[in-house]
Amino acid sequence: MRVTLKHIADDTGLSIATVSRALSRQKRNHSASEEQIYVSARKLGYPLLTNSSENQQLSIALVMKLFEGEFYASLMNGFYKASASTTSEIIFSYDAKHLDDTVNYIINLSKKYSGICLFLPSMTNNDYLKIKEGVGQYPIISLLPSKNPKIDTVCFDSYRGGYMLAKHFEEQGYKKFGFISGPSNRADALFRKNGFLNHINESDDLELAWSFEGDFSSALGQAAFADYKNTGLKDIAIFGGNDYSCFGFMKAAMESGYKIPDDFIIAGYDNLSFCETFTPELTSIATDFHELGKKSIRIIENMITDDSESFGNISMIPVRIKIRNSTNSKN
Amino acid sequence: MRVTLKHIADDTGLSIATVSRALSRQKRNHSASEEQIYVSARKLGYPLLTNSSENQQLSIALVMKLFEGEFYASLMNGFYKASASTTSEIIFSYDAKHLDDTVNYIINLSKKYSGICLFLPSMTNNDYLKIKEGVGQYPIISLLPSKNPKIDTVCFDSYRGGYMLAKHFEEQGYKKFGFISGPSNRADALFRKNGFLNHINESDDLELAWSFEGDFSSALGQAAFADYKNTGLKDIAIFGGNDYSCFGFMKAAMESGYKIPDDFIIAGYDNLSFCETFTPELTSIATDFHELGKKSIRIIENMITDDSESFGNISMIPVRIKIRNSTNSKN
DNA sequence: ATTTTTATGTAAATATATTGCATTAATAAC
DNA sequence: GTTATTAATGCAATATATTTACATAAAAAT
Repeated sequence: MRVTLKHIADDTGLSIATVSRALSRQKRNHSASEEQIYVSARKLGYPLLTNSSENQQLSIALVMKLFEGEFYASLMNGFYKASASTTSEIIFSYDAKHLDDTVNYIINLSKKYSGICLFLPSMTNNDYLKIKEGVGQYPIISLLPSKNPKIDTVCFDSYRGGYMLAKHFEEQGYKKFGFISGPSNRADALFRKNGFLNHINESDDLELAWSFEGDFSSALGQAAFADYKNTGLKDIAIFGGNDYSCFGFMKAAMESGYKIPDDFIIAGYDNLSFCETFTPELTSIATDFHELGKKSIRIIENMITDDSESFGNISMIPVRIKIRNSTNSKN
Repeated sequence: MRVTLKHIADDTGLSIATVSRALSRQKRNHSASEEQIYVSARKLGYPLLTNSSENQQLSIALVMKLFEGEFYASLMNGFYKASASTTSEIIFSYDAKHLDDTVNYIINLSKKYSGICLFLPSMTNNDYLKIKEGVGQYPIISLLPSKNPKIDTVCFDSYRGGYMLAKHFEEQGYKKFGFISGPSNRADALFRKNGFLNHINESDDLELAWSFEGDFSSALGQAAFADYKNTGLKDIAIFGGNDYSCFGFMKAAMESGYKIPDDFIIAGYDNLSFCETFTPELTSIATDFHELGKKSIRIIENMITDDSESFGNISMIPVRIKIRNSTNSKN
């Protein structure tokens, strides 16, 4: 079962002694046989890196499905930058072929890496429980909020982000609010919404005048505008759920002759670089991915050293509001 | 030197036999000792995944420095999608701590992975030669064009992209051209420029009327506009080098009351999603990262099976022009 | 209180890796 | 063209690593 020098010897037609010598040679000489031996060793998965001196470094895997969009680059970049200031190495890994059996895939990854950070919106609580059971006492965290997290979680304080926006809208003198929701299966979208709506409900003179079911895409942002236009509402403060929705909404609005922030004010979430490129510049909630990366790595490293059981702890990274022209009407 | 069960036994205070049994047990039982043994095994780098059955899959590393921006997400997403249709697994890896000794870092990675794709603009030809020497006959390619590549290269046909834009500008009836250059150390930026300029030089009635030294950032795009405005030129077709430069340029232009595409036409490169969100929508050169990923993986896989020496081959992925309103003035 | 199960260590058995020696092929020296 | 030198390889002996049979003790079940 285990891969041995004999496998490589059989594969290459050389003797075990020759294989042994080739692989243990201090500096490689790139002879034909040696190349062949290395090719075979890699193919069969012979452990080439088992010298204790070379392997001291901890390796932490960031496991995520990859989509297009600046958001994913920012997330990975945050971890990348954070890895520079620790001894751990970050590896970004997700095999597109194990979509159907993510739980076992992750359990297997735990054999390769010292710790795992998960960014997988589609995972259920049940999945997390199975993973916990499979990996045992192993450093693993989720980067997404959950209503009742089964594993340790490090995430942004989405609730507070929504809340901050509602408060900002109120301070700008608005009483009527609008909202475009995100995908219903994402807990972070839900928390943003809750934060926003809770502040509105706290006060009697604030009101949710309009809402639309979006999916965080620019296209449904445009669709949201069509819906909004039909209502004839003006003097309203809109939280677009994320930046993309806002861009779509604003584009459609301006094409219909609306003036922003005169006819309505609007704010997004994520603070993409495009918020500053768009006209008007978009107010948004900024998330510090470098901070998320640093915190996550620190927690994983602590889990490795402490090896104490922990389960369901949540660390919230604060967000900040970045106010720009799109919400700057009355002053 | 090599990590053995004895190291783990010493580390955990258990006997070698106990360690052996714990690690070879078919299904884990998560007892305290077993957890401790696994923690120690991972810490010391004991090879846990050497069962020939589990390791059949090839693993290909995509090595790149990570920056923020949609471009990087698109590149990784292309490889991610491509990995779904092969048996190989893609791992995204770059340790921010080895910035000073990238060559040896990459040579070391060759022990872990079956093949490597490099996206490292800062590498010199000399670096590539050292890597070649260090890894021997090993499947490794670069994803960036080079004037005289020392290793096999899979990249977009940047030259043709620049050329296509110049031709499109000419077809729109323009005679005067403008150009914002990218970072001088990036060969792909150079090729875009060459393609653009060569078409201008081929014809006597076309002329490069203005150019500006940028760095692919939105900020220098804005600076480029200030420079352009001073010249007083109108009726000009501008290639912004990439999309970000164009966004900065267009924003500054519109704030100065310029109308696009009436006062000038402009096109970018990369076809970021914001090209469609911006008003006017930006004409751009679209690069198919999925295609790049598929081609790269296929070439790496062939290199593994063939194990024939190859060196300096170039595969070009065609690009296509995506025409939008920013270059749509006269018709 | 007794039996059964489970975890563990010791030591023997087995499996794997390394190395001394002999042989052969390739290269260099004459 | 012949001989000396060097490098690569296989065989077999040795060293090292892993597994397992057996014994013991602790924990759990009866």
